[in-house]
Amino acid sequence: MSKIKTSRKTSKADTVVAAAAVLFRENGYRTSSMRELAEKLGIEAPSLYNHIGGKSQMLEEICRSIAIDFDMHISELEKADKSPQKKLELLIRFHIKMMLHNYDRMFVANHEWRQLSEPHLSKFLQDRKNYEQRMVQIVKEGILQKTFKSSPPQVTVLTILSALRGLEFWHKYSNITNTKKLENSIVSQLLTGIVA
Amino acid sequence: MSKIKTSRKTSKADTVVAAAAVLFRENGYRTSSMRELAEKLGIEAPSLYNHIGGKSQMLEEICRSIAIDFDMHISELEKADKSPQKKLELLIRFHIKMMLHNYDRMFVANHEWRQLSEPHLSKFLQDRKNYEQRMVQIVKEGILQKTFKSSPPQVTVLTILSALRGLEFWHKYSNITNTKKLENSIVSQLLTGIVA
DNA sequence: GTACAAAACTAATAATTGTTAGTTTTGTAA
DNA sequence: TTACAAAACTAACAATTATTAGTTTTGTAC
Repeated sequence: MSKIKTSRKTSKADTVVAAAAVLFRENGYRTSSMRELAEKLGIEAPSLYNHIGGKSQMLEEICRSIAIDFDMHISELEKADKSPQKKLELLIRFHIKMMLHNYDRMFVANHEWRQLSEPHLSKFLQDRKNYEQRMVQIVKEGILQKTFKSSPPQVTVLTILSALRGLEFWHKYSNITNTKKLENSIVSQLLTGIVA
Repeated sequence: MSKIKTSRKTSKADTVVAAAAVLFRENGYRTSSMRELAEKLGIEAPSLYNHIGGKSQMLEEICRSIAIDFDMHISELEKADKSPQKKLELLIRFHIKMMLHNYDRMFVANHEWRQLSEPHLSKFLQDRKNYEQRMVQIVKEGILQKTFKSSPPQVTVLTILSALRGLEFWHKYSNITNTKKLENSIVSQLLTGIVA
């Protein structure tokens, strides 16, 4: 019945948005055209509107879905009975996993969130700030119980998050390199530094 | 004679490109229009072409100038008689200073280089890869003389560069926070980690 | 004041954009 | 086979884009 292929669990809208994520990553949101997206799916541009609400709505969905994933993960973590260092380690490992397994959506959310229109832009930034603050809280606990050095926790968190955002560059190596080893190297570097 | 204000040492073209850097940072390259840029300068869009070659040429100049600054700095550093750890520290401090004092151009170069057309895109990526490799060389020396832990140097370097790229977020705090303290915190975190 | 060039202007163009309207094809259930 | 809805199509629009051509204004040196 349709030119758009779907698997068991995904709707056609999901398939279109997934293709959009790839395109937005490759070309950027603003530079990508609905005609390009349609061509990738083997249909004409206006046909897209049978499945999705519009270009901006797709970006919103991509960014929102990523925000939800991270929110759910840190909520679980907060409930767990683990040391601050272990929590931070698990957060870092989750970021790495997300980058490896949801590369396109992660990339788009990281780079193109500025193109969101209100109120979605404010919501996204608010969620992000909230996530950072919950991470800061974990670092503060670690400092209190002397497992972390006494540095400004905000600086600590933003530096770690910055480093993790750059993991994009590692995606291309994810096939050849042992990803577990890569993960361990990064965790070690971020927690205990590089000086012997 | 002209609506465009210039200071002693800068040409009118420089003034236009500087304004473009601000605009590109605020709105993104693709989203920024020549009409917006002209309005910021108090002239009409076509008048811009009396001073600059075009929109893409401005992006090229911004990215190229940043690449040159970093190339010059690391070239000087390589000649200096300093330990690998001191060299790495100075590199990190230079990144921070560049981010604080050349915020707009740095931001644009970091975010919009994908919008470069060939051959400028290839040249930019080549320069970047070259810079990374020279940084890897410094880390390798540090590992050889046992001042750095024995980790994959490529991972080490890319993680540091990723963290430094995120310094954008710190720019807004640069007025209120003691920048020297901020610099020291980041250097310490990247070199010796956060675990006590 | 006259000549010259820098730098602004107006008008227009050709291309591309996201999106809508209206219509036809296609698959499925009765 | 008939009826219905999902999903494709064609045609078109209104807006915006970077840029060019040609012209006028403006400041400066003689």
